Amino acid sequence: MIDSGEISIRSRRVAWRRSEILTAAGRLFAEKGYHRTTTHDIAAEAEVSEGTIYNYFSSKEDLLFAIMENISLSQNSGERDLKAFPEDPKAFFQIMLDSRQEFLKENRIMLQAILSEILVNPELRNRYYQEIVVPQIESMRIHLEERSNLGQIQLIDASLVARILMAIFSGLFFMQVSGDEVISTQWRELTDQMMDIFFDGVRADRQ
Amino acid sequence: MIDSGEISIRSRRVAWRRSEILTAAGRLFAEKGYHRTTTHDIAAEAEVSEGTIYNYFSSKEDLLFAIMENISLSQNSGERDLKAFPEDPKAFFQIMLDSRQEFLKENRIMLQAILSEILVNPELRNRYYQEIVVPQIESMRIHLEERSNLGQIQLIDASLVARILMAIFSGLFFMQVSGDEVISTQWRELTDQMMDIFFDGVRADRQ
Amino acid sequence: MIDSGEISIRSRRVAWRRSEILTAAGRLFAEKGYHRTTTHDIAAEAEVSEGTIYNYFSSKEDLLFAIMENISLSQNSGERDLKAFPEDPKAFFQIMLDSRQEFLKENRIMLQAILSEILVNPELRNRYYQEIVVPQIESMRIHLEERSNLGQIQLIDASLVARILMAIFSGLFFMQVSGDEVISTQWRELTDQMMDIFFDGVRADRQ
Amino acid sequence: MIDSGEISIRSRRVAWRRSEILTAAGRLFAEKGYHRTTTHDIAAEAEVSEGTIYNYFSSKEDLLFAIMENISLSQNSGERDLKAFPEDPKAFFQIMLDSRQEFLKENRIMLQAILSEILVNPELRNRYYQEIVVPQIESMRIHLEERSNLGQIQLIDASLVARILMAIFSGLFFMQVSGDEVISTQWRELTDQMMDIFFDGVRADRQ
DNA sequence: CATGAATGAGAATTCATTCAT
DNA sequence: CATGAATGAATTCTCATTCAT
Repeated sequence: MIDSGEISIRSRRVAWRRSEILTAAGRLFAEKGYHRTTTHDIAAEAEVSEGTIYNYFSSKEDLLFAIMENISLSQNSGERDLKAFPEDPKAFFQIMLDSRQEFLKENRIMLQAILSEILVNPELRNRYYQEIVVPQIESMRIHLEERSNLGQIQLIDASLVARILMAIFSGLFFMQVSGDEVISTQWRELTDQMMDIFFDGVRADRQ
Repeated sequence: MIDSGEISIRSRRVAWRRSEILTAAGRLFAEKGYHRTTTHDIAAEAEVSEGTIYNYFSSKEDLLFAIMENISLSQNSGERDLKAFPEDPKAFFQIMLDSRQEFLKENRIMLQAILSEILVNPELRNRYYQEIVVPQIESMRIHLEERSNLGQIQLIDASLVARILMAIFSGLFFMQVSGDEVISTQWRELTDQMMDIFFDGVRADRQ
Repeated sequence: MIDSGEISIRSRRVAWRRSEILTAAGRLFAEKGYHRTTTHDIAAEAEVSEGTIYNYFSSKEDLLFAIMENISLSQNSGERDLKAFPEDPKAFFQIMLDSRQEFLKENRIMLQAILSEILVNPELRNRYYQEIVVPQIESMRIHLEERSNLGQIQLIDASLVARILMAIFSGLFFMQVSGDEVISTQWRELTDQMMDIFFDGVRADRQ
Repeated sequence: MIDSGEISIRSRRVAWRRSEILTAAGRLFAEKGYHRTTTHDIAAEAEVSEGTIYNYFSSKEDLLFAIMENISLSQNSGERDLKAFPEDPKAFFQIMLDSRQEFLKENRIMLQAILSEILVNPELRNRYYQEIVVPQIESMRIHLEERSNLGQIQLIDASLVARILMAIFSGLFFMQVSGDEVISTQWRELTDQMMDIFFDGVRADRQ
C-alpha cells in the first residue's frame, strides 16, 4: 500500500516533469525554432538541469517526436466533437472551420514548432503525413460522401475535394503564421464568404 | 579591348560562381534543411573552397536571403505571363493554377529550402510575407475585382477571396511537400473540380 | 552536512579550475602574446578541454580582463604593506622601489601578457589606466605631500612628481622586459644612485 | 639614357608605393594593433590591391620589421641634432627632453604600432633593444660622462644613470599612450621640476 | 532521480598568401 | 608590376550528451 502510494506519487511527479519539459521545449521551438533552441535553454525554461532532460527523453530530437505525438493526440480528441454536429451542411462546415481554427490557435505553438522541421526532416514528415494529414483527409472524405449520399451536396471525387478543403485549412494556417493578420481579424467574414463560394460559387450569371 | 575582354570574362565567371554556390546551397537546404547543411557541404557541392563562399556571401544566412530574392524575382517574372490571358474567367483561373503549379514545381527546391526557415526566422518570414505573399494577394485581388467589374463573377470582398485562393495555393504546395502524391498525379481532375466548385458551388439543389 | 560538503568540494574545484585556466592563459599570453595563443593552447596548458574554458570565461578576451583584475587586486594588496614604513624619507623610497620591483618580478608574466594588449586595445587600456595607473599616481601623490608637509622634502607640484616617479617605475619595467639585464643585476646600485639623485641631485658645484 | 630615365621614374614610383603601403600599415597597426589589422585593410588604406603588398613586402610581419627600421633611422637622424647643443647642462637636458618628446609625438603612430608587438615578439624585441635602446643608452652614457669630465655634474656610474634617464623617457611615453593627458598638457612644468630634481634633488634641508 | 561540470566533435568564419590573368 | 579571386588551414566558440557525485 505504502509502496503503491509512493509509486503513484512518484509516477505522477514523473509525468508532470515530463510534460513540464515538453511544454518548455515546445514553447522555445515555436519561438526560435528547433535548431536555435539549446538543451540549455530548455533546461532553464523547464527549471530543471540539463541532465534531467535526458532522464525523460533520449535525445533532443526525441522531444520533437514527443511533441508530434501530443499534437496527434489532441488532434484526434478534437476531431470527436465534430461527430455531434449534423444536418444543415453549411452550418456543419462553418462549425468545422471554427473548430479547426480553434485547434490551430490552441496548438499554434506546438504546430509551428514542428512544421518547420517537418519540411526538412523526412522521418518527422512521414509521421506527420501518416498520423495527421491522412486521417484528416480520410475523415473529411467520409463526411463529404455522407453529405453527398444524403443529397445535400454534389461532388465527383470526394477524395479530391477533401484534399482541397485540407489545402485551404493548412494554407490559412500557414498564412497566419507567416504574418497575415487579416485572416484572423476577419475570420467570420472570411469563412462566410468561403462557404458561400463553396456552396454557390462565384458565377455571376447564376439565377 | 583587352581590358574590357578580361573584365567581361572575369565578371562572367564571378556571376557564374555566385549562382553555382547559390544553387548548391539551395539544393542542400531543400534536401536536409538549412541547419543540417554545413558550409563545408555547400563548398563541396559547389566545388569551391569554404573560403570562396564568403567572397560571394557574407554569411550562411545571407545565402538564405539570396535564395529568397531569387524566388521573389522568378515569381515576378512568372507573374508577367498571366497578364496576357483574358476573357473566359474559368479558363483564366485554370491557366493561373497551372502556371503556379509549374512555378512551384520548378522552384520546389528553393521554396522548400526556405519555407522551413520562414517559420522560425522572423526576419526571413517578414521578407517572405512582404515580398512574396503581399504582392501575390494584391495582384490576385486586382484580377478578381476586374473580373467582378466586368460582371463575370460576383464577390463581396475581393481581398478576402484573394486570401482564400492564396491559402489554397500554399496549402496545395505544403501538402505536396509533406508527401501527398495524389495532388500532383491527379492535378487535372483536382483543378477541374476546384474550378467547378469555385464557380458553381457544391450545392445539390441548384438548377 | 552531506549537501554542504558536496557543495563545498564542488565549488572549491570550480574555483581551482578557474584559476588553473587563468594561470595557463597568463603564462601563454606572456610567452607568445595574446593573439598568438589559441584557445587550444590554453586548454592544453590547463589540461582541460577547450569547451571547459567557456564554462568559466565567456570569451578569450574575457581571460584578458580577468588577468587584469588579478593584477589590480594583487597590486592593491601589495600597496597595503607600504603604509607601515615611515620616518626616513630616503629609506621609505628605497623600500617602495624594492617592493614594486618585487611585485613586478612576481607578476611579470601577467603584466607582460597584458601590457602588449593595453597598447592596442582601448577598452583594456582604459581599464588599466583607471584601475592601476590612476590609483598609483594618487597614492604616490599623497605620500609625497605628506613628506612635504613634514618638511622632509620640498616640491612644487606633487602630482607631477608622482608622475615622474611612476614613469620611472614603468620605464624600468619596460626596459627589463625589452631585454635589459643590467637593471635587475645591478638593482641595488641603480636604486642607490637614483635615490641620491632624487634627494641631492647631480649638480657638481653643490657644497 | 631613355632607359635610365624610365628606371628612375619607375624606381621612384616603386619607392613611393612602398612607403605608401608602409604608412598605411603603420597607421592601422597603431590604431588597432598588428593582429587586428588585416592585409585587406592595409590594401584598402594604401589604395592598392592585396596582391600588390606582396610585391613590396614578403609578408605581413615584414611590414613590422620595415616599420622598425624606419623608426631606427629617424631616431638616429634625430639624434644628430643633439650634438650641436653644448654648455649649460640644465639647458642641454631640457632641450634633449623636448627633442625626444617631439620625436615621440611625430612617431607616436609607428612607435605604438610596434611597441605592442615588441613585448611579445622575441625577434622584434631583440632588434628593438639592439637597434634603439642600446644606442640610446650608449649615447646618453657618453654625454653624461662628458659632462662629468667637464665637472658639470657628478655621478658614480654613468651607465646606470643613463638607464634611469631612459627609463624616464620610455615611462613618460608609455604613460601618455596609456591615456595620461597631464604629461603632455603640463609638459613644461613637468620637465622644469624634473630638471630641478635631477640637478638639485628634493631634499628639504639643503642650503 | 537530479545535478551541472566536463567533454570534444564540429560549426561558421577569417585571413595571409598565392597565382592566373 | 597590378590585380583580386581562390584557397584552406587555423581559430573561436557552441552544444548535445555523458557521468561522477
